[in-house]
Amino acid sequence: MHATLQEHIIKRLGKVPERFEEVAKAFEPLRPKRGTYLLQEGDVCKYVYFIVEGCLQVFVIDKNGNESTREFYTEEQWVTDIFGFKNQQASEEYIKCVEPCKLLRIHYDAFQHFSAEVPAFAQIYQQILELSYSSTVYRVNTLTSLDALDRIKWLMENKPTLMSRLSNKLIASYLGISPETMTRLKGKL
Amino acid sequence: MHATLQEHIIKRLGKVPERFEEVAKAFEPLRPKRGTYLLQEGDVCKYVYFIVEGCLQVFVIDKNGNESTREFYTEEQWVTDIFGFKNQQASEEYIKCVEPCKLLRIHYDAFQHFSAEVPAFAQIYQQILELSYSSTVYRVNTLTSLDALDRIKWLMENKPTLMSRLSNKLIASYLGISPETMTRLKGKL
DNA sequence: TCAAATCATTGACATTTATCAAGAGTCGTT
DNA sequence: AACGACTCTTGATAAATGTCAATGATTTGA
Repeated sequence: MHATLQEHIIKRLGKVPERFEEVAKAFEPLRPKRGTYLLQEGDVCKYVYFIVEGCLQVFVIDKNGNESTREFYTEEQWVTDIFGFKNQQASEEYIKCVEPCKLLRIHYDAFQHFSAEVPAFAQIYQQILELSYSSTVYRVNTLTSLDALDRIKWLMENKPTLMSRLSNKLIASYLGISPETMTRLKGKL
Repeated sequence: MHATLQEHIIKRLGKVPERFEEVAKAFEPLRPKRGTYLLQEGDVCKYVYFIVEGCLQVFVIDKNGNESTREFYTEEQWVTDIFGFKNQQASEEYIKCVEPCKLLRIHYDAFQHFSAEVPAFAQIYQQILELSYSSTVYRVNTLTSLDALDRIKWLMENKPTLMSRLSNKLIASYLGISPETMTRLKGKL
């Protein structure tokens, strides 16, 4: 699994990073099965996860008990609850495997250590931050400026693999609509 | 105006930063009046803005011509279209002064230069990134998991100054509801 | 300070979306 | 391969929110 990580890093950095072996050792492999929670509301998020294979759902639960998905993450993406992780505070989010996964995780302590000590690591972290922030900004804009049907179209055009990979119900929770509305609107396409 | 910037940086960094004078020179003061656009859809965003005084609205315009506000920024906050700025690509957002403002702006070239050359600058940038990302994540979760009334309550509890400082119409565009609904729901509190 | 423009509020009505329920279908696990 | 659990779809209905229009209030910039 570490080979995938190395390839990913080379892609990002354009070179084999300094001290890669050392950093790689801090990444612990993990093969959670479908349905496993990596984080629950109230937990302190102690890890950043790198997805070698599989799909993670990050969501909150509203007052009616419904899941609202903030984001789905798949192969070669980085996942954490950034606020809870950075401040080592109780999280408001859940992170759950919606497929059997192959993951690598790095602990908060190691993360802090390498951020400070290995410039290439800090550099990649910053790239990930910028990308994650950009895509979350984009997400806010689609949520507020598009109606339900246009959000579905948007997802089909921009993340077609998610659309086919995940259940109707999960997609609906990502788009902020009920599964029934999702079914009905898909009929209008 | 540079004094405000220095104070802000000292607060963030916990010390007077190295090479502050040099960096400060790259920040150009600006006093746009209410209604001024700092960025329009299709423009390439060439600056990061620091707000000394005033309030900026970042928004998109939907297919019906309505504004959807992604965020409001006020004193001592940093504003840009992160994606367009980082990639120097056409933006999809507008940035507009909703009050007369006192701003400092730094150009893309200087920003890149100091990011690479002045560690303290890079460090502050990363802090801003983390904070901005965290708050945008939070925003996604409130938008998808709360209904209109709870979003109003949330804003009143968490950003009361925005609530009193901005018009009903602007607040409504931030909460993703129509001004009429906003008026009606406020009556239910 | 005043005139023009914008904004807030309210009512009537339309539209969108949610909810609940039930049956058929699908999927995962053993 | 079969069981059980979950999911999808559809219909009927309810609830939430949007739209349009009119009036009065407020704000702003000259």
